[in-house]
Amino acid sequence: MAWWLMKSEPDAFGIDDLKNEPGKTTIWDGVRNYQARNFMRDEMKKGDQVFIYHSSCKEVGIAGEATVVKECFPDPTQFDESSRYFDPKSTPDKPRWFTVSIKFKKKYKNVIPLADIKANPQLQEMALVKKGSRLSIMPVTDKEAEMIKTMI
DNA sequence: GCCAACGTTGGC
DNA sequence: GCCAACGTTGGC
Repeated sequence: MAWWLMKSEPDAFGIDDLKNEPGKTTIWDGVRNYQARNFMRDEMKKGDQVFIYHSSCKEVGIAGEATVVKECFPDPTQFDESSRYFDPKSTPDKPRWFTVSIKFKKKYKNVIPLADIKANPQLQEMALVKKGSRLSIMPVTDKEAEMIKTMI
């Protein structure tokens, strides 16, 4: 069982939306970055745990947790012409973008602020705190996960 | 809203 | 294969 961190913009889709998702399962669609895609395609497994991170908002930081419920499948939005994530270069035989499904696990009472994560000496290796890093899905080591959970 | 830093595209 | 231009990310 591995830990991950996934970024979202709560104005578009945040921990509350995840919590209230009808059917309780959310397709993490719209990821259009190869490194992030590779993590979902190759490494994320059913049962893995996910920290949900809120970016570009008032309270930037980790807002809660989710669980991976379905592994690697083609992101349906890449074939949908009406979607902002439509990719004309992708075909159903040779899909370019893959995703996973997750479900809500818990919402933290308070967001763990990015500033606290940045200030924690044991979390300096996370891509999240590296200057200029825009990676939207990243692995979290067991040690880092344990540390983060003490900060809730 | 600003702007630094990044990833992708496309001309050559 | 290089690299400038562009669009996007994301903290502040």
